Amino acid sequence: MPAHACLRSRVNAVRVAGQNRLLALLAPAERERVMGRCDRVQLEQRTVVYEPGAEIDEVYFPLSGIVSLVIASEEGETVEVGTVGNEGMLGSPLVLGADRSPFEAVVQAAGEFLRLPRDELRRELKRDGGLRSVAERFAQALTNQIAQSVLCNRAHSVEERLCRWFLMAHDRVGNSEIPLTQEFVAQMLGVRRPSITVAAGLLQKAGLITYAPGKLKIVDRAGLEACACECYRIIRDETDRLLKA
Amino acid sequence: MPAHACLRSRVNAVRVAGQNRLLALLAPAERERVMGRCDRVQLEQRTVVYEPGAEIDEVYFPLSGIVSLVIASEEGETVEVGTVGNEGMLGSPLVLGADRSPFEAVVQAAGEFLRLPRDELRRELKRDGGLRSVAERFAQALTNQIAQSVLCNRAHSVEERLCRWFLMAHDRVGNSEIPLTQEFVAQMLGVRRPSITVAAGLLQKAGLITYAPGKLKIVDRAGLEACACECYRIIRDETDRLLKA
DNA sequence: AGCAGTTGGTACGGTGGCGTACTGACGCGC
DNA sequence: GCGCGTCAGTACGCCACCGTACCAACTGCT
Repeated sequence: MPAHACLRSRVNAVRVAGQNRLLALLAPAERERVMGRCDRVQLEQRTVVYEPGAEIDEVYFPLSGIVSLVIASEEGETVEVGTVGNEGMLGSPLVLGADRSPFEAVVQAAGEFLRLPRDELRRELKRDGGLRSVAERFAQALTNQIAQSVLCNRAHSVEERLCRWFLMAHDRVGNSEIPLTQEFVAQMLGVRRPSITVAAGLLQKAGLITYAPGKLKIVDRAGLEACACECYRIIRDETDRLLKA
Repeated sequence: MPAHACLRSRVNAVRVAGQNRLLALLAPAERERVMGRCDRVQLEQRTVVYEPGAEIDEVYFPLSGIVSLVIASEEGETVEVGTVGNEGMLGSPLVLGADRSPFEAVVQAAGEFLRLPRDELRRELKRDGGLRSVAERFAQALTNQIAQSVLCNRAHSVEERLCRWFLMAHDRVGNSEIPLTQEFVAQMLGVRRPSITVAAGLLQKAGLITYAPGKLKIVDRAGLEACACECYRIIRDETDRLLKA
């Protein structure tokens, strides 16, 4: 990870409390303890958080940033298999006893993350407390999300999938302006860039978005939801269900 | 589950020891204990083990059967997201603290399974011993398999995917004769049945398989591997890596 | 001002797989 | 041994998306 992408600062536990949904589920004492062992880092767009197959040395709890989990074929084609924002964590393979993951994790939207070293995580998991429980449930939610993507890639059009992707990004950044090039989106959806141009052009004509170079703006969220495939709703609801308790 | 699909008998621990790879990884005492709490059941092809979204009351350790995890779109299209044979278990969501799964689990090849009730599983997981460890690692392996399927569905031809699927089935049944209709395979790959006819016809002409109605026979395994996409190898190696320790 | 790099818009032929439909082979039960 | 159900082979038009290419607009640098 390039040095400029990572500005460390000690965590101010009070200020960020509740910004990450997994941590928000912990009992106050446990949350304080875990967050006290985290660094707060800013990661810029396109930063590669994990290289595919490389050992995972730390896990991240997104506060405002978004990360895409991407898998690549031997011919160089890429597809996003999952998206992680402040509703989850990065590095769940560690929770399940694996030491690495075959995916690349790349920052899709710049933002802040809490970073916890592997050994601190292990110590915390051993206590078999709230963190382990929520992390395991999130791992299941992520699996479900990935499985839904299998279906989505097979059954739905580029336009439907684009709407879903925009909605998921919008949910996680909060802001309706999202810095994104079409090339980047194309790699996430695993399609050619011109396919994005065409699909996004239709959405723009329909008044759902505007797309200035490198700058997507969500104009009509409800309209986007109507155009998106069911996968958006299913993934959102399933994640909520698993993480509500 | 229809009654005829489930013939119970008390487990003979000695006889089946080691037939399931997860159980084989347990220390002898733990393995005996777990297997002593299992029923041994025979499940026939097309038996639905779990309905999508229904509560999971028991988990299964395949001995000789294979189960496909299938997801369906609202329009009725189906795709297999993962395959579980004697290298794994069914019901991993329970291990991760979920009480249900959005997939349908359907028997792809008839065979024997060890069935463990939910409460027995929970008791065993609480001990935080070998079973929990291997079950978590298998859950991660399954996630990786599903993610690879995302890519595979996007990037590879029906013929390549068919080869991969045949190989995965062959690995798990052991036998080179596999009872399978093209219609069933088509639903697993999420394609039309005639697409399977054509692809399988090519494989047959190439001398890799023979396909009498309802009866697939693997003739040239090495040839199939050469025609399959890389996903076969990646999934196999990744699963082996996670489950070797 | 001029140039290079990045980003997006557009076009056009090619094609893999879809949707549909019809036919043929086999097996089993009455 | 006739009929029905299951299963597989084949055909044909269609279309979403691919592969490729080229151009236009904007940005920032020198």
